[in-house]
Amino acid sequence: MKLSTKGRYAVTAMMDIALHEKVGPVTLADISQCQGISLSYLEQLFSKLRRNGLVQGVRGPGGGYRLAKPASEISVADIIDAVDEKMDLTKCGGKGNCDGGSKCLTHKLWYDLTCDLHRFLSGITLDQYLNRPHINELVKKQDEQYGRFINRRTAA
Amino acid sequence: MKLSTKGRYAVTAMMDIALHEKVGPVTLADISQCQGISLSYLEQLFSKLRRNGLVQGVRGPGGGYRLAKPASEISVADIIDAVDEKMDLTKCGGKGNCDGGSKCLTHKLWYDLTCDLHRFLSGITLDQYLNRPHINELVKKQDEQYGRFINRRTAA
DNA sequence: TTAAATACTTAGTAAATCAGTCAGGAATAG
DNA sequence: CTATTCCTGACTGATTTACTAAGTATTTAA
Ligand code: FES
Ligand code: FES
Repeated sequence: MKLSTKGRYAVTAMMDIALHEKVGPVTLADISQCQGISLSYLEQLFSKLRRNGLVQGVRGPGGGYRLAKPASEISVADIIDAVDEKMDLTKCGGKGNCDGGSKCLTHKLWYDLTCDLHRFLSGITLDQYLNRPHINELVKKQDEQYGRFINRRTAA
Repeated sequence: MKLSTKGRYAVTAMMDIALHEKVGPVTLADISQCQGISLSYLEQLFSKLRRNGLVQGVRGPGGGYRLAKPASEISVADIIDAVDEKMDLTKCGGKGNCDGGSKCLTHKLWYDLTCDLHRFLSGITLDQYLNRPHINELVKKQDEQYGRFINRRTAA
């Protein structure tokens, strides 16, 4: 578990997709422009997100990315784990066997805390943020500002 | 809010101090040896922890660091905030005024999530980890292994 | 009073990571 | 066919990490 601006970019982008799920696939170019993230950087991130089974790419005109699972089944922890390398646990290298087979003190202290945190972030799924009162108003505003989905019907 | 190995080091070191609170000040040399963190790196981290009022340094022989507040009043969020620079929120630079005075969509999505996370980590205080069943056994084991506090009485 | 132990400070550094560019290839709709 | 999109890989400057080195300041104990 690790949390950096990289994770922030990924979570933001995933939320953008989730918010437009009903309109159809969302292009990285749109996300790049609206959320202010470099296109090439997004491509790197989505390469990881796709390999981890969180999104599904659709090529060709009218394509883009869509969620590979319902928003209710994608947690923030999933996204961060997919994008950020897990930080290593020094001494034992994640094996947890410094102390003759069992976890040593250092390991256990951090391990316990990380588990708590991971459990917390696993409980936060994308859909929890989609239907908040103020959000949908902002989405509409932003879409208009950037002229997104102007000739797009509600997708199949 | 940001979470990296740097934060891990700080939290681990703080827990080491908290675990020996009754024995007296803990030296960075001891922490360095037992938790496997470079001494000079610890000095940098504790410089920040001290400036943020989380620990109190005691100079001279028999000195070390002790908590500046009760363990129940020091949260993991406090430690991480003290040590890790807060990550910036790109476009607006934390001001939250992209959108004509109010927070834009990008900002709001991340802001809401960060608040949830921060609230969670603020609720986790050091003392919650001190009295877990397995921990005290491990502390004793480690102290013996490194010969810590062999001629030290319970401090005033 | 001296010596040792500790906190504290600053400067420097190799390696890693971040965030991005660039250049192209592959699939698909019209 | 052509434009649009995903997709991949190589490369890069800037920053951060984690650490080393070298000192100074303060306190205790002999
Ligand atoms: S650091 Fe993992 S068991 Fe010791
Ligand atoms: S990024 Fe902060 S308000 Fe837009």
